[in-house]
Amino acid sequence: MYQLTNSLPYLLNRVGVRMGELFSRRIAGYDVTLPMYRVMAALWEQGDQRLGDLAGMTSIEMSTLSRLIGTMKRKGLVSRTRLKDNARTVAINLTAKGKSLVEELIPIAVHFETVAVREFTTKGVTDLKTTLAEIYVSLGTLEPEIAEAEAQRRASKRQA
Amino acid sequence: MYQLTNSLPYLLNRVGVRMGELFSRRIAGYDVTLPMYRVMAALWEQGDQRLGDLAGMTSIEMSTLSRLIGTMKRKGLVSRTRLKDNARTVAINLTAKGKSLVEELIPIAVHFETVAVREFTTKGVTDLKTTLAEIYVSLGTLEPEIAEAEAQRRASKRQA
DNA sequence: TATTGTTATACTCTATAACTATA
DNA sequence: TATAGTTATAGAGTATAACAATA
Repeated sequence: MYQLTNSLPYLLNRVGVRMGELFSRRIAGYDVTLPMYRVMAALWEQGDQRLGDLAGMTSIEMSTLSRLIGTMKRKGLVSRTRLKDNARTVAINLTAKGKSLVEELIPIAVHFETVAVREFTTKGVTDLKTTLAEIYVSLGTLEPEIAEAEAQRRASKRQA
Repeated sequence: MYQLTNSLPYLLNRVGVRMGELFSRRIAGYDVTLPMYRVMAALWEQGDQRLGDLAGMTSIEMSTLSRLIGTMKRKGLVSRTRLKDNARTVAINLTAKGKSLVEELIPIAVHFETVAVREFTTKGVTDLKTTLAEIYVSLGTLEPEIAEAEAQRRASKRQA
């Protein structure tokens, strides 16, 4: 008997949404959205990318990404340059500011992953669905530190 | 050394996005979006839900869901009734039309899951990240049938 | 007063297509 | 002609807050 809540797409989506939600809230104080983080982390791993490649790597649709890169350029996080030898493509890179920002954020991402994975690393992955359900639960332990980060953000906002 | 492309959130998101994209295209001919499918499948599993519960079950934010339910009610897929004994809550149910539609779609969802899982069921899940990468690849085998479904949809659209 | 749900606003995302520039 | 990217548009998503009705 089919059950949505025991199907793989459902469990994947649920963990993905929850994780994205929590991580977004955690980094909001840095004035960065999750898609922006993905772009910066992708460029940190592999710089000098064309728009199409970056879209594939980040799972962000190309026209969305084109505008996002525009926003990020205005924020001074990335550069976008037309190539001389092939002027219909474009090279996207992290700026120094973007690089130092993403290097602040990566430890947070690593911490998230550690917490998410903690519950099952010791006992091994025996069943994908069970594991996803466990990850979902263990993400809850991140709530307190996220709440604190949000409180700090609000405090600094009031000051501004 | 941190690599975005080897991080759990990245792999989860990539598989989730890809799967959602493919499934959306597959069911587009039924005039149903993925969030609508999620709502119907959730109600099929557990009927007579309140809005808040349904939001939790589907990972859809409540105000979004409130409007989505409005759309689905107009399409005749669900009913929404204020309770007499607690008139600030609402009970959402599948209509006969919604039920028969979701029962057409569930086999498609099951097929998706079968294909996604095929690669690793025989050898067992030993590593979550590897498994997610494998699922991503095996989803590609769904492309031909989806393309065919899309072609059919376009053909029937031209007729209309 | 707290809870449940609806509505409004601003902003972002997707899908799609039109368009520009280049190969 | 095909490709890479940008821009425009429509529809739908999120976050947030204001709001109404009810407990």
